[in-house]
Amino acid sequence: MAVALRDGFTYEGYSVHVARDGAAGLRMATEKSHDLVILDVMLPRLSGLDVCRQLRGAGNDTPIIMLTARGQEIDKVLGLKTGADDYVTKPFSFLELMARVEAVLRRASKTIDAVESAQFGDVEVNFKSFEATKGGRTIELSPREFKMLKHFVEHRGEVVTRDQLLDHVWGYEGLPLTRTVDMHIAKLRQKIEDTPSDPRHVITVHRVGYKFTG
Amino acid sequence: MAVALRDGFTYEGYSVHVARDGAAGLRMATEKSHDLVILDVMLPRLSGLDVCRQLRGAGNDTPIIMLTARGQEIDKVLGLKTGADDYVTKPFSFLELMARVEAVLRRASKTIDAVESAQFGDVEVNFKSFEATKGGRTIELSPREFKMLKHFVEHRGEVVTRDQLLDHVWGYEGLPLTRTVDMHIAKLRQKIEDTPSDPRHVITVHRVGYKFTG
DNA sequence: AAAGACTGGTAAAAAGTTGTAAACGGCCTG
DNA sequence: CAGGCCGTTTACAACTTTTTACCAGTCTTT
Repeated sequence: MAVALRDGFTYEGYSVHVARDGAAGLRMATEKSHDLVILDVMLPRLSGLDVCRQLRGAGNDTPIIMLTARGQEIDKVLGLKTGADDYVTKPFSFLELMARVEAVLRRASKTIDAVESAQFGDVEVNFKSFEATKGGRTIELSPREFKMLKHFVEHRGEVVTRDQLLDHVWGYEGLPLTRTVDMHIAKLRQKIEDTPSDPRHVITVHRVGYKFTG
Repeated sequence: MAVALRDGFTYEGYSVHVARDGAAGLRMATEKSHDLVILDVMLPRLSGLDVCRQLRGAGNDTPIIMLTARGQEIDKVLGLKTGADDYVTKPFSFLELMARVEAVLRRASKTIDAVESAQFGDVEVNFKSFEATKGGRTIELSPREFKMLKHFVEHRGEVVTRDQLLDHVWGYEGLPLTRTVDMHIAKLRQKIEDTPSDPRHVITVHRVGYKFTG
């Protein structure tokens, strides 16, 4: 069971640590910081409820998802009362657990929404409503273009490498195998520059990357 | 630094109190009620993180913006965990800080009012009595549709992702694993749009989500 | 000045999203 | 227990965005 979950989440790109029993899990969760903890209510040595309670008691507010057997209503209530963020009843599909995990992470990382809007030249962008205008006229930007532009705005004046863009805008890690970034730069220029062939905002820095100047 | 900020915000019409060190700031924030607190992580006598932690620990939920030095990722994470609402990395322009302040204030003030009713186009909705009319004629909305519409109304103009809808409209009550959200959008459009196939209120933003415009 | 490396632009292929119809199951009501 | 309603899931065609491919032009370095 734990092994299957580990493999599943690893495949999904998560980094996973599995503990053999409740005590080991508690130690693990205490010693290192994790984004999320999944606890089975029935665990050898120390029940999931106890682990949860102790973590919370120690001021640890890592999101916790509890796994309970079907119908154990008591567990469910107890689990939530004990401080778990969500629970999943067995049997469950991996997808279901996955969905919960992502939901909990989402809620937990109610992070800051960064820049809300920006303007430069005669262009105005609102990253919340996904609207953009140039000289008062609406321009249509694709999601990727919005994200790229946002990254640029958040790094005005700095040179941004293609690697960085791939990291932050695409979420890829590793090398740019293709010319995708360049492509999107070109498209972005078509839309926000007065003279795309002689850009004033998105400047090419040969052999390095691109620089945004507002 | 603090002086420049005070002058800036005063000029912008805010009333500002500056504290000499962390301890004084904490006292000030505890004794009088403020709309917003700006904390430098590095403060004499009591770090910004501590001030933040103590304020939150005392049940004070005044919005807090943290100032951190560039690259102090740790601070950023800690700050958020400690309960700050946003953070700004130094060096920053006054305008940037200003923008954050307004964003945080906006967010903070928004959480208070729960919408009771709304109207847009020829549609009127009362979220308290769960009644809705379009062009004077009653239209039947399911509970889920009411909830979804309410969320939209509370976020007019913003793009709302499916994830956000799942969080706020579905919550704990079981997470759909498939295209349920889209389905409900379609149904909602059937009921509130003049031309469901060419919607004016619930706009899809490809690859991002939906946007409600009143 | 020439070779090699890098970039811009275009078109077409590939991948991913969305709208809609249809079907299923749960639940309540009559 | 049949009929309806609601929410969910599935399927598929239509559509949008993203990626790839390729050539020509530009910049660096030798």
